[in-house]
Amino acid sequence: MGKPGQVAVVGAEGRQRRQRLAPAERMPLILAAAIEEFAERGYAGAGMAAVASRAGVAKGLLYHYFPGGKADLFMAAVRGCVAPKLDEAARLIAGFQGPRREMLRRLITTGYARMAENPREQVLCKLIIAEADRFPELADFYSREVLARATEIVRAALRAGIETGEFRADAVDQPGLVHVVLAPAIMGSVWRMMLGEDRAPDLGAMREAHIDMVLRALAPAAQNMKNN
Amino acid sequence: MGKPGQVAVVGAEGRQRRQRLAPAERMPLILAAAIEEFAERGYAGAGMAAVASRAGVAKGLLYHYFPGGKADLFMAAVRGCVAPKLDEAARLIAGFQGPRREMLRRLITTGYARMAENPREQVLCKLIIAEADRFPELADFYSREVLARATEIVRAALRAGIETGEFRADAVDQPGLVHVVLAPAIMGSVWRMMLGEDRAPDLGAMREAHIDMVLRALAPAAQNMKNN
DNA sequence: TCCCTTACTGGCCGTTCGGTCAATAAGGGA
DNA sequence: TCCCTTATTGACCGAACGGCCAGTAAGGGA
Repeated sequence: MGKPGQVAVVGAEGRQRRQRLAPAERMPLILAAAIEEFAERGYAGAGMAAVASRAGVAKGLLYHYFPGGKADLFMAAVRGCVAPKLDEAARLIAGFQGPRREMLRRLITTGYARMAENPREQVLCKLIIAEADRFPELADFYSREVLARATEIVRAALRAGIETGEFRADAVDQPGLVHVVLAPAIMGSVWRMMLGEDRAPDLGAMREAHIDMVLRALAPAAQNMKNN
Repeated sequence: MGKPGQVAVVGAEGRQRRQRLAPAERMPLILAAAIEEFAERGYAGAGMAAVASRAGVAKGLLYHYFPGGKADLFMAAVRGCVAPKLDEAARLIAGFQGPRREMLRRLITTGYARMAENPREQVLCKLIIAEADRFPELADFYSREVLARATEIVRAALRAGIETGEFRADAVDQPGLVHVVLAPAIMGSVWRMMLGEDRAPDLGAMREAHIDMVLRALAPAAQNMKNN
């Protein structure tokens, strides 16, 4: 068969010979390239050849690192993107000193901040939404590692406020509350990804209204509002 | 060139000769087929041949009706799916008699109801999210015809309640409020599309918590809550 | 210094898919 | 009845893409 491989040295001078790296060094390069490519073109639109090219690597190598092919690579890229942000939020809750109202405010504020600051990675969140139903494994991952964790963090914040008496006690009886509290922040991020910074709803305004609404709704009922 | 076309009559008997329909009749058939295909496979995954097959039509005909090709067809399919629901909501607001609290409750309730009842069409909403940034025209459409309209409906509901004194007057000064009120319902739908009915957050519970939270947050401040 | 493991290469294959086009027939108007 | 407009067909094209694999070199251990 036609002798493959090895043109390698291009251009003016032996610019670089074949680069051999330890997997621990090569892997992040490939992952970063994959994040870029997937973020820009979506799952189906992304090309393995393009990922390889961004990583400065031959296409075949991708199948060396990700035997599962494209799907495998996609999952890995998504995984590494979401976890750190949830870790930060969990740390914030765990170590907080001070009024619980302030804690909740800070939690929501950093949530909005994280989504405003790194568009590239946030696009991956949008990608999860887009592709979840075609990747059972990805839906599992999201359900278990993202939504459940985020929910639990919010729930912990609410419970903490209830214990100090800052939030109304019967909030625990509303199983849907945590998701309702969570949703605007995520949706704000999604709108931003869809429409761009200019046409999307203003994240700052949403954040303020969001905090205000949540705190009002959680305030202990000094006078009973006719609840029905 | 090899004489194309015309095998047509298949199987046992002249099952059907070439069907010629008025565009006004053919168009909805194609649109319905496209909605199905796009909903099931996503934009990139959908095939023009598959759409044609679902519509009982040859692939070439699609390009007769949608000269812009796949993108054109996609936009048209999405268009016809979203408008009716917003119309219903607008009608609800316009014609409502009774307390504004009840009106808002009904608005939110029908919102959740619509999203629970027709999974197929709702998937298209998820598709808008997924594809908006690769279709400027689609993002325009969403921004103008969906988000803006929905926002306006919620805003009208809030204003109505403020006028009667049922809602606190200073809610109008919170530009982000409408989006925050809107977001949980949309997000609930998205979660449902992503994760399936079983793993997604319970829509009924979200609806109740959502209504309760919004009404609490909109209640006129009998006693001032320290707002900061 | 040698040698063996393995990171790495890139051409090739089969397939899929969007889009085109020349040919064809349906059916309404003259 | 004829004819002309146009709805309809399906074979065909070329490009893109995912995946494979036979072959190549880097570099650490013996």
